[in-house]
Amino acid sequence: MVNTKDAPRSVVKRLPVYLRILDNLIRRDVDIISSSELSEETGFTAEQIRKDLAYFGAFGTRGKGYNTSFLRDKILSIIGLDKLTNVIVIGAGHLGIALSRYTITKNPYVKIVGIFDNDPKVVGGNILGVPIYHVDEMEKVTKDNDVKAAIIAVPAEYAQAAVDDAIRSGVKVFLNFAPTKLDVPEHVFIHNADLSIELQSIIYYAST
Amino acid sequence: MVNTKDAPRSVVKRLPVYLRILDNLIRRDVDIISSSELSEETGFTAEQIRKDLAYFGAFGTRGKGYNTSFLRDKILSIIGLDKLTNVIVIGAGHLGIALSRYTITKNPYVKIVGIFDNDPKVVGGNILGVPIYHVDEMEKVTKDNDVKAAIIAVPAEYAQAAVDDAIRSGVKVFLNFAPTKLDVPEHVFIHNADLSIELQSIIYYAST
DNA sequence: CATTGTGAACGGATTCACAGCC
DNA sequence: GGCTGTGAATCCGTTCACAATG
Repeated sequence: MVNTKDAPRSVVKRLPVYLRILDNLIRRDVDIISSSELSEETGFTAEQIRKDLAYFGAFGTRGKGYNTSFLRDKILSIIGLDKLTNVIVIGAGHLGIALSRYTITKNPYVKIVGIFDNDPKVVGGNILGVPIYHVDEMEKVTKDNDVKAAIIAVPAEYAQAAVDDAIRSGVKVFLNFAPTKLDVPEHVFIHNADLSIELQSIIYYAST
Repeated sequence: MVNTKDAPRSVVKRLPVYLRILDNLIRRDVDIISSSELSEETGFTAEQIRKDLAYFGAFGTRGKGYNTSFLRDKILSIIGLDKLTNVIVIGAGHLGIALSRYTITKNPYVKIVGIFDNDPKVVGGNILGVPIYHVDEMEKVTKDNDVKAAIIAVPAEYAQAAVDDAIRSGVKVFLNFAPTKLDVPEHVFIHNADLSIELQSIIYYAST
């Protein structure tokens, strides 16, 4: 059974880690991997890995381990990355552009179909071939490409408006880099990736 | 009592959120705030906020609430941001530069004292006045400035070497943007902020 | 017989409910 | 009276230990 949707957030956050390891193994022509070897590679315990996978089904072979390609495909399908996933980036400042470049060049499985800004100086340009549109065009681009996910990289004061626009255009999930709390309806999912907060929170562990 | 060091990670991650809200309130000349008002602003429950603060002491006044400036100062001191915190960025590619600019302009309480790379084309330059050094100079710069925290923004294949160098230079905590697992000694703290993984993990919530 | 899959035990974090105090 | 501070209860995720099985 795939896509149970009630898996704990903590489990879902580990799935892409497994995915990356499996991609590396497949590239190195490794066919079979055990949970204890995966534990080595990921730093998670072997039991945890087996439990994580068990939320979605029984993908291994007792006595042997997991077939790397088979498990990779299962995880892709669980996450929803088996079909092409179109994403937009809102904000074409330094951070938005760097995040776009990074995602375009480094992230398999997702495709950025547009970057949005309201500054006429950048609208009309492109980043590695991906057009920068005016925010007014968001609804059209988003609907034409069936976009369900957005990266928010605008200043805090514009972030709520950006999210509201995107939700109106059908976007369901957000990766938010703006340093502010965003109010969204129940059915919308937001993951905050606030760089200042993450940096400050590690400072706590720097003394002694 | 300040700086108990055994507070749960989950609590520590919320402290900078409180800090930001308090800074905003102080800027708007709000002197007193209750846990339920803080709950409004943060999205965390009032009980949780009170419990979080209680790990470190009793900072409020029963019947009234918390004095914003007093609480801000306490939290700064708990995190260790009361004294100036010097940070380095390793990697001067697009992402490293964007993260540097962002931190320099948007992050109060921390100061970037150097950006490191091994590409002679960028070494010698600067970002908003912060010099880009060759990685060979890391130990000197880090020790001269008592740097305890680093942001890793190099490609995956260089990340382990970068971290090893930094640890040798006395760095204790890392914010890692490289898409790879890093092995570090027990006493070193790493927080992974892998953009591909965070993006992929939210896609899970995009269907239906 | 090695390794998966899983119920049970455990532990840590959140929520509840109220006592304590300004 | 109202809000903080906190023990108790609960919830949830991780670890343990072992039964199931290719």
